[in-house]
Amino acid sequence: MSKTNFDQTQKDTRERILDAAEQMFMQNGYDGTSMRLVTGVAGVNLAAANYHFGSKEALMQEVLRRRLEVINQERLRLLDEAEARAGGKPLKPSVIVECFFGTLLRVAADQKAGGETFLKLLGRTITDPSSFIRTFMAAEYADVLERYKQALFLSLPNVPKEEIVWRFHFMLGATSYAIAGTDTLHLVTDWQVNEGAVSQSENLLPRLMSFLIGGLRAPLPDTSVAPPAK
Amino acid sequence: MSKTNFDQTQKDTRERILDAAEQMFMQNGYDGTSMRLVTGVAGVNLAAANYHFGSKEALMQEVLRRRLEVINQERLRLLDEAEARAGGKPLKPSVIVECFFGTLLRVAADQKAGGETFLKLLGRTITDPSSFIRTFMAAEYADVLERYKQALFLSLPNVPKEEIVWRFHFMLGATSYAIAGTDTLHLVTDWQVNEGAVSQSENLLPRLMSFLIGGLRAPLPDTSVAPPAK
DNA sequence: CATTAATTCAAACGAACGTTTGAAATCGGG
DNA sequence: CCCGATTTCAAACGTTCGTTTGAATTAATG
Repeated sequence: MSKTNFDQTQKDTRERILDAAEQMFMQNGYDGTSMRLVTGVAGVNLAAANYHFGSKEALMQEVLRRRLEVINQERLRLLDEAEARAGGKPLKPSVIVECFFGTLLRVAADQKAGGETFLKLLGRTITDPSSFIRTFMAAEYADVLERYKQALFLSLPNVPKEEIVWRFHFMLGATSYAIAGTDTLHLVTDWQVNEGAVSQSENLLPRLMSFLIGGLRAPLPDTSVAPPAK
Repeated sequence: MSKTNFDQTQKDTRERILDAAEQMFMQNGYDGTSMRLVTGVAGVNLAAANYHFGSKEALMQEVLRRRLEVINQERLRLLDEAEARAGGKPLKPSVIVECFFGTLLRVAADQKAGGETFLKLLGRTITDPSSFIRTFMAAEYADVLERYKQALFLSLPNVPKEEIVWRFHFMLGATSYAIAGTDTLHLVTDWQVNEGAVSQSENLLPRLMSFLIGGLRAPLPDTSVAPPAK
């Protein structure tokens, strides 16, 4: 059909499998996705997946790793930049939150063809019960989380560290759920189902950021006074 | 062995299956849990599950339904009470948030033997990709969500309704993730793994509530000015 | 106690799963 | 062009899955 043959449409097998796996894992979850489905969508032979990745678990890890690597390196770079710009003074909490969560939404949306897909996958993966996923995610996030935790400690010297960690936890939850975008409870009644995902993200970032910073800077609960045990 | 026979330890088959299913679905997810595992843990015959519930999907729905029924009825009751007490005046946002999310944590923690388990299951279920779960949850939550949405609209007359819905969404996410309690990223470094869950919840509620209300009442983002489409 | 209904049980069904195999096809450098 | 390495392929492996079956057992009823 095509007169010229320089349409570089054909990606190599490895990449086709990763893209298909990313999409299927997002749609059906890890356990709900079979290797046959992935290779079928990718248009490659079933055995190719095990040949290139070794196992289904290793495939899942590579799906997550190739994107998280980019995102977390950017997170560290932006935080370094911000700290250098501040010249020793502690950063504003909003800057830290923007570096961490803003990077996620921006980088993932930028990466062509699959950014939105990966965001949803990540949002659903972060509560996955599989132990190998939990272990992998913990290792993949360890460095960047430690860096941001310390930055928040310096940024909020009057807030107990324990409280900061809890609120980081809450921020992660709000973000994960928002980017998962399942809207299981049909709360957002006028959502576009299959399109408009990009414009969704465009509006999502400032909304989410306001919410997160509002929560992070909220008055401390009474419990901080009560003893934790006995 | 036992002289008297009035130890009512032996629950009926149906309930044993539900309890085991709740625990296994929480630990391994829906797809990661087999009927053989559930009936094995319950100590009943494999076929008993299909006899009493018909299918694995129906079993999952009943696991969710029996707890959500209690929680959502209590949510409606408390909101009615609060509105009656206010006598026509709009409720404070913090009261509404407390009725919705506080009820979840309190009722679930009260229900003997399984409250904590169900909380985790619910937190992980709310992002589950299975369509039958999504459909079921949406139906189960429809009434109570609509009631609370309207209450929030009245409570925050100066905040655009669209923004309120988004923030409700964020609050759901923060809560779901917190109660799922996976801590996949090992953020809370000093968490007790297998015990202390109750004391966790005790401290969780006031912390979470402060965060949610802080986020809900945060300054509006700039985006509220920009037009949503073209 | 007899009869009917409800429940439990061991066994089996076909389908789908992740992975492996060994031969065929394709590719890259000399 | 040839040959060793890489990649693709159809086929099959053994296992586990959700569900069904029909007989055996227990419970309920008159």
